[in-house]
Amino acid sequence: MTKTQWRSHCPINIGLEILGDRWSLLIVRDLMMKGRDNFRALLDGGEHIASNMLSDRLAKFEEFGIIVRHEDQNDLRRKVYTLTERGIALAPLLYELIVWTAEYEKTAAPPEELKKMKHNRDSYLREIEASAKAAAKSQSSKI
Amino acid sequence: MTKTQWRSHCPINIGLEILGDRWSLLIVRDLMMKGRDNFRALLDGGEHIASNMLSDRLAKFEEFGIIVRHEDQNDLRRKVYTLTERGIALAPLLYELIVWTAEYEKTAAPPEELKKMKHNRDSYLREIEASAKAAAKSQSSKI
DNA sequence: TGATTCGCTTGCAAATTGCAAGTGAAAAGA
DNA sequence: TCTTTTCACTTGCAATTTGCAAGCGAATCA
Repeated sequence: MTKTQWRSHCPINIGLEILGDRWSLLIVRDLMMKGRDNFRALLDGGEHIASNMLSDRLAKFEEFGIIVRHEDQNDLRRKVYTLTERGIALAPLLYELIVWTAEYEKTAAPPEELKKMKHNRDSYLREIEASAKAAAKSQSSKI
Repeated sequence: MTKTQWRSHCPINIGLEILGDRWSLLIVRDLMMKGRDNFRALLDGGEHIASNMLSDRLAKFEEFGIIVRHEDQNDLRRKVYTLTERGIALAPLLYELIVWTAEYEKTAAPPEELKKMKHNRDSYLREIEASAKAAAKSQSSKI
């Protein structure tokens, strides 16, 4: 996978070449909003992603600078994944996907939550971005 | 394809089951922002989508109420596709995808345009939504 | 020291995609 | 009127991608 050979240079096309599949944004969701930060946790994330798919997407995300893989000094088997600034910047996209889907399909999102989200977009995004940033920082400070 | 058997009921997952592939949002882009409203125009849209893929996605979009297929009374061969309200409601999602991608990759989007988009999100979206609504209305009034 | 858990990888079948060609019906051109 | 072109697709098939199950070495736990 070479980062430089796009089908076309339209930003929507490039965005889709990076994220346009069934799994990528679900992984970002788990990293950003569910506190899942390692391979096992992401595997058990509820939508039954296969381990080779997860492995492949995490590698791509690293290539594209969307996540960073940290070594855990307490457990050398374990790797911890955190979102970079670029990964965190996907929050508005996820937000719009949630709102659009919940508007037109029955989903598991609690109506109360949705109402809050819709009426406080900015503060909702700020909160999510702050917590994601905190998670990233806590890892990188561990050397 | 049955609309009711989702892998999970998370809104992000459902959204991805509807839109999560390489082509769907490109078709929406062409319908919404490029004035392409028929099969041929969408085929020649620049990213070389195969006709069977286009056909398949248009059918799914109709199922999900994202587009409507109109008969052209002046040319009975021709069908005209327009976005429904649900389709038009994808504008914010496309907006965030454009902004995110252009922020982190070199794209063909003119920097001036991007600056405007970023600083006038609301008016940019209103404009796009208004023109998409006008296109839909002009078709449905033709009976 | 033996079992378990970690993050993967491998092999293979099944599903999806991409490509090229073809279809019938309608319209346009001679 | 007859031929050619254009329309929105469909079909058949090869290539790629995905999903599933099992397996791997290294690290940790009991």
